[in-house]
Amino acid sequence: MTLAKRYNPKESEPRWQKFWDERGIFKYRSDSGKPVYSIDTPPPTVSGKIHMGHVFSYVQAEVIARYHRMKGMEVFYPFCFDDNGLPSERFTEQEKNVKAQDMPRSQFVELCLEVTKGTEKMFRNLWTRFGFSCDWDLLYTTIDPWVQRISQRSFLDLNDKGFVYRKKSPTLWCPECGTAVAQAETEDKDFPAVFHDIEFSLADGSGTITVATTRPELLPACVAVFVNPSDERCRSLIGKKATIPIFDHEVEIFGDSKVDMEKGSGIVMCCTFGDTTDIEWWKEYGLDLRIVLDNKGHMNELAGFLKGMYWKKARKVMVEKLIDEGFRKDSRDIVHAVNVHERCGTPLEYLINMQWFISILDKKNQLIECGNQINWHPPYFKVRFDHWVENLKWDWCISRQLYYGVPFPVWYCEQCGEPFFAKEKDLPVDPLEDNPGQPCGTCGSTSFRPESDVMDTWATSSLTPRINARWGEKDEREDLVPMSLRPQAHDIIRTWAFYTITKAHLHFGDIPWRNVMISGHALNPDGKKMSKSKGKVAGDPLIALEQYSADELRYWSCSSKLGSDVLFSEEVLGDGRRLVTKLWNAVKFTAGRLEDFNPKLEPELKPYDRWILSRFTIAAERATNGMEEYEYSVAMKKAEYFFWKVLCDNYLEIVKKRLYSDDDPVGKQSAQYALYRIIYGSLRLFAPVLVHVTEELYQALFRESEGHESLHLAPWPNPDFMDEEALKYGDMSLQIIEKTRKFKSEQNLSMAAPLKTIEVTAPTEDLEGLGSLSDDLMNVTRAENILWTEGPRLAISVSPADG
RNA sequence: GGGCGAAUAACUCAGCUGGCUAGAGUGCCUGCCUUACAAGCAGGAUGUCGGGGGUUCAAGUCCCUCUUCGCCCA
Repeated sequence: MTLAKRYNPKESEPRWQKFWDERGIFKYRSDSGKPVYSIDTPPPTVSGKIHMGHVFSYVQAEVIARYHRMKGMEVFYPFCFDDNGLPSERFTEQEKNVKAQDMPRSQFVELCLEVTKGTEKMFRNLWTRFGFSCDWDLLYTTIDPWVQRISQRSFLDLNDKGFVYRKKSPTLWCPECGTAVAQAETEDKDFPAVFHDIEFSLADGSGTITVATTRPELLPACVAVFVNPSDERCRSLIGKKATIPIFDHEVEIFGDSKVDMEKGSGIVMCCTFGDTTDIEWWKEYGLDLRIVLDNKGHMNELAGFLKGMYWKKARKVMVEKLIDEGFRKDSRDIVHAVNVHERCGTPLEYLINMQWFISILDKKNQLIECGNQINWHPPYFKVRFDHWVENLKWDWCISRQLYYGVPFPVWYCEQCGEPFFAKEKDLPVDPLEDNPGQPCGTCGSTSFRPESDVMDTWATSSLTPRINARWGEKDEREDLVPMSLRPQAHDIIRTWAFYTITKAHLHFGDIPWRNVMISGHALNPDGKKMSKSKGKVAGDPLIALEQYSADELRYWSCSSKLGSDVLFSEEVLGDGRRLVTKLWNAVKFTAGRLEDFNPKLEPELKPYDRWILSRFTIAAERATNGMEEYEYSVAMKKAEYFFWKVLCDNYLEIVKKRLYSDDDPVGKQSAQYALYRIIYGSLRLFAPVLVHVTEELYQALFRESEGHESLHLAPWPNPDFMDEEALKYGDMSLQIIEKTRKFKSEQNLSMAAPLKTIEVTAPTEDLEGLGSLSDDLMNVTRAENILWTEGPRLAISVSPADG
């Protein structure tokens, strides 16, 4: 068997991808009888572009999947798409240059489907080119009717359990997108702002107070004034009333410890609603409700002369008016953090609307306990989850005023207003298209108004373990849950991990997965996070695939510790290429030397062959430990060190002479045996990462004798060969080889240059062990003879050849 | 402001539960066309392990504190 001088990944990689696909190598077989290892791949949204950061994260999980497959588990590894919700809507609007509001919902949904299907095809093609071993027959998309059915089933189940409620309640609201959003969809962004000092008069005529605010346009929404009761300056104000300038309504002054005494005058106004504290006060003190903004961020009639203005303009007009009338005493420029919608960057408002909520605030302890039952890799990321849960301030608002999404299975009776929930057997329903088919259970009316909102996309995404398990469907696969693994990046702990844990707890009182592995981010060469929305993205996977092979990029993806970020840069990417080339060359050499070898025979083994087999056992153990801890980079490092330093740089050089010559058939056979075992073993250690080149080499060299259809179906190496003595003297003898190499290097000699004599001094008890290596040592050093003498410790001296 | 992580050779990083002169790859220097590999091989130089305290026979490794950077959250 001869291999090409050079490996050509461009030709080889697509060939094996096709082979795996056609043979169904990675198909999940529920009837195999093997223990199941199930992976809950978080389905990506199909909006916009994919970058090397995604590849980075997905490859890490992929490697873990392959490891478990080789360990003999039946791997359930789906790759799916989250194609409903806001991101897809925005993406479709961009791609088609349309606005959702300008057409009927059904027509827009059609467009969304068309756009997302095209993108999904592109994604699938990309993952294939990276050699992903997922089973595409397991694919679902979150807009699939049966997935919608599960989402609606979830809603009905939570309703039955009493965990959902519908309420006119303050909600985080994006005026740009015109929808409610959840806490997890927000982020803080610094904005320049102006702190205005505004004068309120006391209603009893005893004077004035100064209130500092960044939002003067909310003055008409002011329903109370607060001071800190421990603030000497303000304590006497508590219980009095203040008059709002311009609008002239009176509000009460309360004392509350939440007021920051250090900030401004220590007197703040409470509006409905300027921030979350306002909401807390509004609830706690039973304050009036004065909403002055509409759903698009415009002022309403309660705002008087500001009516109809967008809040930005209203603020400007209001400030001018306050200055004109002498109410604004002072102002300061500041920078402060504003809660914005992460999708569009628009500052969020707090508006009152009728929304569906899932109660979670009363279940914080249980949710943290669920987190405790899951193994987090690396463990320190669990803290992020804990803190997120501890700091939750809102129940989960699941209503979205959008078009493309999973509808609520709900109508409202026109007569009595009661909600009417769809029957389980009718799911999925679209209340805009379908009828309840029954009269109202409360009043008997047959006239219904459909719920036009759709569910938060996370309401669906949080069900992925149960979608995989086809919850409630005819072909339910309960053996998959809790799933073995959730792989994901650290930025979605507060969203995806959190919501999924929440749903599993609420529905089943269970955890969704036993293990979570958290990957880091790929960074641009300047050290900044790769992001499609912010800044530049260096890594376009398609361009990367032109420059590097999939195996090289996979190697890069596995080069850092789990959870830590890594630079996407030229210098790091070269490492994978070197290893692939090394692997190819070493196996090519081996292939040429194994032609007359019969793997079925087990010859008497020479000391160095026993040494390398023992060394391999240690390397395989270390690689296995790495994989078991989800530390693929450790596993790779151990395999690479063994292969390059121990095997190629030393062992191959030591046994070359034996392999080339037929003078010593037993010695040759012994080396062949060791080489065969070790090359086959090494290929398997590299297989999860360097998926293509290892398959190519396996098929060329081992397919016939080992019989596995693919290397990726071969067992993970678990060697037990161990010869402590061979290990000891083999390692010790490396010093002799090093010494001769150094001698030749210093003399500017070729490594092939002959030597006269090597004198080795060693303790008596080691002389025999070392001496048994004499023949091979003379081969590798090209020494004519080795003189063994007794001495206190190992010492080596080298004499040059004559002439 | 709180939390988490990082700070080790010119660069990118490894160093687990503390233990022999601190490692790898790249880059640099010197050689070598060695019957797998010059995309290679052999040899070499390079480090106050961020600063400061402390615990210990012994600290890159544990504790405290400070500084800088990244991420998450307020």
